Amino acid sequence: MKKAPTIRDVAAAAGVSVSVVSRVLNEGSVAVATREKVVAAIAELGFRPRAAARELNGANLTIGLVLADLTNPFFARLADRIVWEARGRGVQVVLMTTQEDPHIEAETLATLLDRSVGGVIATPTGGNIDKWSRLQDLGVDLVFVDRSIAALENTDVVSIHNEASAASATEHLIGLGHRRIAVISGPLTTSTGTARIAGYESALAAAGIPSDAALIRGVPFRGDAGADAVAALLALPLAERPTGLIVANTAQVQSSMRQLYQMGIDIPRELSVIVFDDNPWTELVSPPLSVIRQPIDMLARHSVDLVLGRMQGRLPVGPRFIEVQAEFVSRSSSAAPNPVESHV
Amino acid sequence: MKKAPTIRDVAAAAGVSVSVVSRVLNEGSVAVATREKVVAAIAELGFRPRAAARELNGANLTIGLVLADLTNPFFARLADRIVWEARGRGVQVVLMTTQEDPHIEAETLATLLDRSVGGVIATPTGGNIDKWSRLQDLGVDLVFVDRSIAALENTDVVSIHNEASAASATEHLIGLGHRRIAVISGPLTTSTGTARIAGYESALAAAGIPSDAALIRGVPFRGDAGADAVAALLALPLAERPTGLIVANTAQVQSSMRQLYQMGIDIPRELSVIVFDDNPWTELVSPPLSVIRQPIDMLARHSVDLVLGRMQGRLPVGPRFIEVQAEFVSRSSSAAPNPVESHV
DNA sequence: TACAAAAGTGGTACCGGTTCCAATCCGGGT
DNA sequence: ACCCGGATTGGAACCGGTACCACTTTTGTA
Repeated sequence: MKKAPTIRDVAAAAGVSVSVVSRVLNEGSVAVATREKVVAAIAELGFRPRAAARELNGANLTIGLVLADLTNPFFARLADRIVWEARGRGVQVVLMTTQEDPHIEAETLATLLDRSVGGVIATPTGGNIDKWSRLQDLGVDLVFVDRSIAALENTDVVSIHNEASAASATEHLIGLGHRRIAVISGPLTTSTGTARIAGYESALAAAGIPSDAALIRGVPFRGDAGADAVAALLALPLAERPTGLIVANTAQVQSSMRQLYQMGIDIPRELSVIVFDDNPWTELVSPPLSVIRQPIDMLARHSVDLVLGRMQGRLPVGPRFIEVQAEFVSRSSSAAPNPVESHV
Repeated sequence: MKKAPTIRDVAAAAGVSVSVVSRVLNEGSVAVATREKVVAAIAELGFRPRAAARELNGANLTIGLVLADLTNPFFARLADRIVWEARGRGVQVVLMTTQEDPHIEAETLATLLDRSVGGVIATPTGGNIDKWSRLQDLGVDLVFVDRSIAALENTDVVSIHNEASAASATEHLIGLGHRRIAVISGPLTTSTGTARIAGYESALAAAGIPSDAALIRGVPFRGDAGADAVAALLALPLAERPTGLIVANTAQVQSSMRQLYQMGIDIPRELSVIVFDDNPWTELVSPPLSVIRQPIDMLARHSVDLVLGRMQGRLPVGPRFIEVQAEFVSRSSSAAPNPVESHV
């Protein structure tokens, strides 16, 4: 277990001072001949500057990624792309998960501070407003992705155009002839929850369809809340029962679908279904699901660009809100409602 | 943007020297009364020691996690559990992905060194043998999870019992009456590829069934290799065509299944299918898939235990090979072969 | 040719912890 | 009352870089 060479070893080998080596490392002004000697010495010794020493001086090449849960394929793919984008820019990613628990989130934030990360990309649970803003006070650049917190109005946000996406899914069902359309989404305390339900309601309003509170289910992300919501919706009296369903959050798709299968619901004859986020398996189930496809690579790219841009101070002050377009992909799980069925 | 308190601030506030504060932080011997003063000062100032400063002294509370690809739900869930286990032990995780590319993997290893991580949990691509062992020479504790590299015989490995798992899937199909069973797995250069195919072959041998090279497909993890393999298998002359298929690697399941659906294969009537790794969606597709379920939480727990145990030097020398049991879950995608069909 | 400005280089004090070592304090044994 | 050893505590070097500042060497210009 030999030890790695330090900057002084390099300086000695190249016959210069440590200052010069440091300048070579950080593109300071160094004579060409000198630089070559140093570069040669670095190569020969296989020297690599230690991140810890650099960070001690404020420099920073690490960002924190705070996600709810890697079990959710949406977050998993987001993480994959973010790590990828960061790598391309020479930045490392420290990954943390909150499991949607504000308490764990708080702990996570504290840890991020010790690690003196320069920036953070996060999907906030919704709580810990004071902690998030303290993080910012301490000079850590923060970018919310997917979700946001309204009270933190000075924070950059990257997300899909939630309202429009939910609206277009709703319009699609209305266009097929559906009048009773249910929506399952995140809690109304989350930005995605409110925005998507707002989009849903505005589409209904535009079509002159009254909205019915019984058809709107803002449920928790974790656990079987999706399944329970589905069961409740289908337990409604026949006349009030929805003929269309939008599952507006990836986290609830799985348990909702499982419940539908267990109940033996015939899709789309009895119920048309549209779900948020296109996973590899949405086209493997039967029938293949109509989905709102989120451009995950765009979300990742913009998040990383933003947070690094802030860290390098090359972005104007004032928050940036980047909304990218999501795409509606029509497959076989949505069709015109069955008029006979709905009156039996 | 105020700055965080340092250990000297705490020392001043508590009226002691920095040494004492440091000792309080690291469970050194300090008088009870003094310790209380220091603890109070820490709490009051909200002091948290900076990780970078600690790491500069060799201490280390970070592990690197090198995975192939978070798009694969097996790895995503593994990452989720590993981050979780690490968090419970006060350790952070730096995440990196190789996308199965040895070149990227090499770059990743170099980065891990700069970051002076104390330990690494990895799913190696199979190459970079020299780089991995240099990492170990430099004192970084290394644990391979899921896969291993035979040449690195001194490295800890945590995985499922690959051979037995593949054998039990094969036996299940043999028990149903299948004689021509195909297997799609990773390249034979990977440990999982060879072990699983070995298990498959030993099960065949035990049943007195000759193994047929045409039915064994060791294909790359990424891309549509699974789909191509399926197409090739089903293009065989009828008498040589398999009636059973084991997709022995999570990475190939998706494209294999997609291909089967596209070709309109009737499962299990025309072909019985067993796939490795139980995802949430395996029971949502039709028919629900028979799977080998890997105990991901066990893999995560053991990996983290091992790497931290090494880092803290409280493990005997000599490599540890931990193999956990995987579970065969029978669902509707496997059934007795259709004798009529196979002779038409 | 002389002198000012610019470019390149070396010295060294940090950054915020850890750790070794010497100094101090304490009570018990004789 | 005096000496000795264990328990605490403080001082300062050190980890491996960065960055400010002073000094020397070029280069450019009058």
